[in-house]
Order: sequence, then C-alpha cells, then structure tokens
Amino acid sequence: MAVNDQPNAGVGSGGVRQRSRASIERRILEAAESVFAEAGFNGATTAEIARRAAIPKANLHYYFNTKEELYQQVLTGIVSTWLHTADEITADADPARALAHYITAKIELAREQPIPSRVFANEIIHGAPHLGSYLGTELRAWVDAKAKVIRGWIAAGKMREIDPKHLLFMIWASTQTYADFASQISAVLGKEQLSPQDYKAVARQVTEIILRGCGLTPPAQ
Amino acid sequence: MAVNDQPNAGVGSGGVRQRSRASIERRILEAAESVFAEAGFNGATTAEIARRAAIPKANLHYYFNTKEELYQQVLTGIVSTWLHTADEITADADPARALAHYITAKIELAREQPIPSRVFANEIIHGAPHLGSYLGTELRAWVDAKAKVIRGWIAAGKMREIDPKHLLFMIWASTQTYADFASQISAVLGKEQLSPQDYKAVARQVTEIILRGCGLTPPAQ
DNA sequence: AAAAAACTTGATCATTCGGTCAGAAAAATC
DNA sequence: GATTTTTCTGACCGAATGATCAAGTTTTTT
Repeated sequence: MAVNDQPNAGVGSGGVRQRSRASIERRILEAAESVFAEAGFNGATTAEIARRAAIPKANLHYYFNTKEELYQQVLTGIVSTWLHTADEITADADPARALAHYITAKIELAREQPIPSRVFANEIIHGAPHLGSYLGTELRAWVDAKAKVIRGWIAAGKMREIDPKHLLFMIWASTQTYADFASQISAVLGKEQLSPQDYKAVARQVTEIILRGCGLTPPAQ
Repeated sequence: MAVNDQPNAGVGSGGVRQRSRASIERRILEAAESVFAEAGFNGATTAEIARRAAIPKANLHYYFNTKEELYQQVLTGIVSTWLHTADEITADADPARALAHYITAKIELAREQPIPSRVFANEIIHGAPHLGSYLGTELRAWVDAKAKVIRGWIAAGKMREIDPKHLLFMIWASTQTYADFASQISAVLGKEQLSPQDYKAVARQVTEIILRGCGLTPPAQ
C-alpha cells in the first residue's frame, strides 16, 4: 500500500486526522518553499526542510516520499496561484485599466509572496528541468489567449501597435524583479527592505511607463 | 608556497608556459560558467566541470584550489564585463539616444552571453551569499552616478519626471529576462531559440515602450 | 478493549561530493 | 644532462545527503 494514500477517505467523521495531516503537510511545504528559494533544488536538503518544519527527517519522508515530489508540489502550488492574476485582461475591458490592474497585482504579489516567485525563477533559470511540459503547453496557451485579447484591443484602435507577447514578458520581468532580485534592489537602494509606500511608487511608475509606452493614458491614482 | 603563485613571473622568455596556463584556465572557467549556470553553486560539481574541461578532477584543483574560488572568478568576470555597458549615459548626452543605446546593448548582451548572466541572476536570487559587499558598494555607487545623470536630464526638462533608479531596474529586468528566462520565453513562443531578427524586434519594442514611457521620442530605426 | 490503521523516530545505509596526497611525467633551468 | 620546478593524475578520505527500515506510539475502528 502506498504510504500516502488518503486515510479515512470518504469517512465523514474522520475530520480530525485529515485536518492534522493537511496542517502538517502545509507546514512542511512552507518550510520546503523557503529552503528551495534560498538554495535551489540541488542545494536544498531534506534535513534542513525537516528542521524548519520542526519534525524529524524520517517523518518528512513519511509525508513526501522524495525530495523531487516535495519540489513538484511546491512548484504546482506557485503555478496555480499565478494562473489567475490576469483575469481582468479580457476582450471588452478597457486596456489602460486592465493593464494597470494587472501590473499593480503583480507588484503586490512580488511584495507579499516573494519566496514562491524565487523558487519558480530559479527553476526557469536552470532550464526548467522539473517543469515537464508545463511551459510549452499550459503557460503557452495562457499567453496565446491573452495575446489574442491584446491584439483585439490593437485592432479596435484602443492602443498602439505592439507585440503582445513581448509586452507580457516585459510586464513579468519588470514586476517579478522586485521579488526575484530583491536582494540586489535592497542593496543598491541601501534599504533593508522596501516599504509599502516604495512598492506603491514602483507600481505607479511601472504602470505609467508601460501604459504610456503602449500609447495609453494611465488611470488617475 | 601557494600552488597558484605565478610561475616564471617576470621571465621574459617564459611565454609558452604562461600562454598554456592562461589557455587551460580559460577552458576551466568556461566549463565552470556553464555548469554554474545550469546547476547553481550548490548543484555544480567539480567533477562535472572537470569533465567538460576534459581534464581530471585533481588537475582542476591544481589550478583552482576550491570550488568557491572558481565561482568567485566566474562572478568577477561577469561583473567586470557588465560595468561598462552604460558608458553612453552621461550628463550631456541626448537621453533618447543614450537610453536607446543602453537598452539595445543590453539585449545584445543577453543574446550573446546568456550564460554568465544566468550565473549572476542565480546568485542574486539566492540572496547574493557569495558577492560580499559588491552590491551595496560598487554597484550601488554605479547606480547612484547614473541616477544623478538622469536626474540632471529631468531637471533640464529633457524628459518626464520619473524615479531614475527604478527606471534602471526596469531596464535591467526587461533586457536580462531574455537571457535569464530564455527557457520560458522559448517554450511560450514555441521556438527552439529566438532569431537575431527576434532580438532586434525585442530591442526595438522595449526601447519604444521605455522611451515613450519617459516622455521621449524613440530615434528612427 | 482488542485489532487495525496511521503516525513517529532513532539508527543506519549507500552514494556522492569537495578536497587531498603521493608520486609520476613533463618542462624549464643551470 | 643533471637538477629543479611545474604540471598531471589515480587513488583515496571524511563529511554530507537522500532515503530506508524496524520498532515504537498514538489514534481510529470494530
């Protein structure tokens, strides 16, 4: 029997165990997230993850058979979080408002959840060896769909003619740099970390530059 | 005696050895560069570096005592390459031309030398544990100087009022994403790799968006 | 309360890794 | 050509790591 089969599956009264299992798995995943972000997949050790989760290493391997499986779950969690950040980019939306909302949301995410972002960035930098076909299938389809929306905006004369996909890459880069390269930005600015006001100013400036660059007028603050 | 002391230092006729040493050290550094880029510092193994350099591992440790020393040399090489890419950003330059030149040069660099860029990016993502004080001293001074130039442009009414440092961060992010996250971009675009024309188009679009975003008129192609 | 299932954990193993070492080979120096 | 210096290399070592296992404890089920 596989050690990770759902215990008490379908048992209505068996809630305590399930809650406990979910709780400890979440604790392990959070610990893993931070260790993977700091050291990458290769540098991360199950011992360190177990230490941060405050459990013996053998117990960690009871919940997650291999380090690879743990890493996969972390990546999956990040990806599923990210898929719905651009929901406002739709055919009938106002381009300026939709893009401004997207950029602001991405900067917010960089501020609130920099750690998963770094795990993902690390994975991409090393050629995405653990992501399987995700980039070329799901993410590609997502980008194709959003690009189609933006091309629709352009065709309707709502914005200047630009390449939609490279615009998306530019938005990703300009926003995620505040999560992925935070150590560089902090050091260069001489600040331990950016304040909420800093992030707000960043969101405003990035939004302004990109919208004006697309021939749009940024919405009033 | 330290094993890496320069042999025949100052001996005019000892050129062959020196050339040979320089040549093999370069081969090792190139091998190390690619391994560090693919696996990060922790994931890289001296055995794999030696294999790619086509020498026994013990011989690698003859030229570079520790993996750390090898990594430091790789990082140092990258940094010194990067320091002079924005030489055109000077007080009396035309902002549009200077920024356009900088962005184009950075995209070129992303195309020609993506591997060192990835080593550096990896280092930053993990909190720059091997970079010592470089970010907070030299790079910070560099950014301060360039920011001062840009602030001068703004004061002279040559461009819209923006935060110069975050503009630089945005340029770094938008250009280096084509080196650091190349695997993601290729997969999403469904191309094995971008063509020179693709890079040219990217440089043009990034330049246009950023310059217009700064209230500047992009120079004609 | 007995039996079964789920969970916990210290001890342990095989493998891998960075680095060392002694001695051989090659080159330079005299 | 003898001596010294530099370069090369297989064999080896201690430490760290991912994973396992057997023997427990706790919880659930009957």
